[in-house]
This record gives sequence, structure tokens and C-alpha cells, in this order.
Amino acid sequence: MTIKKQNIKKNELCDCRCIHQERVKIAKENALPPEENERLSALFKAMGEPNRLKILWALDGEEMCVCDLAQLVGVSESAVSHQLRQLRQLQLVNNRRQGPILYYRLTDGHVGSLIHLALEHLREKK
Amino acid sequence: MTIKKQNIKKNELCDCRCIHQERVKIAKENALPPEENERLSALFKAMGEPNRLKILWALDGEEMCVCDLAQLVGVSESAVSHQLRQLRQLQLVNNRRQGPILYYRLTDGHVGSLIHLALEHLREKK
DNA sequence: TTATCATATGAACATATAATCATATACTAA
DNA sequence: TTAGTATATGATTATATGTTCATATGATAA
Repeated sequence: MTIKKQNIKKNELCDCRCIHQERVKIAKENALPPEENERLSALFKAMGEPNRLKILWALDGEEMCVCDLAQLVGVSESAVSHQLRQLRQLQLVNNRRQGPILYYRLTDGHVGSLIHLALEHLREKK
Repeated sequence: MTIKKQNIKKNELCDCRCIHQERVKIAKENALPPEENERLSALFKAMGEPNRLKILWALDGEEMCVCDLAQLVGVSESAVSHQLRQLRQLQLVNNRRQGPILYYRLTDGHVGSLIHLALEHLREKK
């Protein structure tokens, strides 16, 4: 029994419709390891939220407490705290306690470098 | 008539509970202009999705068509097309047509630089 | 201890977003 | 023209995410 071409889906005909199989093969070989892709996209995603970016930008200037940041960004302290937790989990920021106050700061200079590089890109472009 | 302290919310007492008003003032002065903050976070957000990052990483190596990218990333061509539209709107990628095929490529080298810088950061850290 | 301040956290809700499916467009060849 | 291929797009849906509210924790001072 023969199979009519019209009755079957493309992918059943051939598991690769791609025109450039060699190109895809090379791209797969050069692709980032899955775990690295996950961590890298998580890093960019963290920087890709307007309020978190404001926080990071501010902390690139000076350490600040939750209360300061809430005032700066214009949301509740709770919202800032939730955002800071994410940034902490990604090790983009850390804090030091002084009495009841937690002073947040960037973990290192990398975040600042990334922001400045991206900013150059934007400004150059338009 | 006097207002009892217990009966009013903190913010009604004073519109700033912050401990470091001067610090916040300076941070506000140094903050990115709203429009720039939006564009910058949009850029990072675009790079902050695992499949989009795979696409960008691949295109940093060589131009590819939608079909190639779908095979590479492992999702439908429609999904890739939707992602590419976003990347196009942010001017991260563009394409050239050759007959029925659209070859996508990075608009310039900035995206690649950003990815590599971020990658250095991750690798150095752990 | 009690009261207060600074921050964290869990739950709930509303919005955003990525994938899929169906359909439309655009190009090519017959 | 018609058929086939490559890509785009709109609608839908399921999931992810940011904020708020209420509450909890942890430190300080009386």
C-alpha cells in the first residue's frame, strides 16, 4: 500500500525540511550547552525588566537599602524585596546588614559593564 | 483636631520613609531617562528567552533561514517566525531574500559582544 | 518583655508572553 | 493559471511573571 503525498504531513515525509542541513549541523555543534544557555538567558531576563534594570543601574552607582530603592523605583517595598530576591538568587546583588538595615550592592562590576555596553549599542544606533 | 499617629498610615505621615533621602535624590538624578530604560530593558528581555538566545547565538555564527532555525531550536517554524519578528522589531536581526527563502542575520556585532561578555561573567563565576 | 522599624515571604490576582493551530501572503515553477 | 514551498500573522490557550496585600521574621530600643 502506497502513501499519498497529500495525506501525510511534511514531517512524516522527512524529518528535516531544512534547506541547509550542514549549516544546522554546525550550528548544533557550536550551540551553547543547555545549562549555559539557561543561565545566560536567566541573566539577561533578570536585566530585562524595567524596574529591575532601574535597581541595577542605581546600585551600580551606590549601595542602597530596600526603602531607598522603593522610593527610587516608585513601587512598594515588598515589590522591591521580591525583585531583589531574584537578583540575589542569580548572584547579581548581595547585601550587608547594618543594624536593621540591609544595604544592597552589585556583586561585581560585570553587570555594570553589560549595561554600559548595551547602552552604547542603543545610543549609537539612534 | 489632631491626628493620632496610630490611626494613619506611614506614608501619610511623611511621603518618604527612606533613610537616605540624599542618596535617592542623587540616584534619581543619575537614573536613565525613561525611554532609554524601556529600550534597554526591552533589549535585555529579548535576549532573556532561551529559544531567542539560541537563535541569536546561532546567527552570530552564520546567517540562517527560518527552517534551519526551527530545526536547530526544536520548535515549529511558526514559533521561530514569531520570535524573529520580535527580534526584527528591536532591530537585532534583519534578513535578505533569495527567492522564496529569507536569510536572517544579526544586524551588527553588538549582540554578539553582549553575549560573549555575559558568558565570560558566568564562566568566571562558577 | 513590648513596640517599632526594616525587610522577607506566601497567596492571590491581573497581565504578559510563548507555543500551537489555522490561515494568509509571497515567491517559484510548471 | 495552478501547485508547491517558505514565511508571516492572527487567534487561542496555557504558563510565567510582577504587583499588592497580609503576615512573618529579625533587629533595636524602651
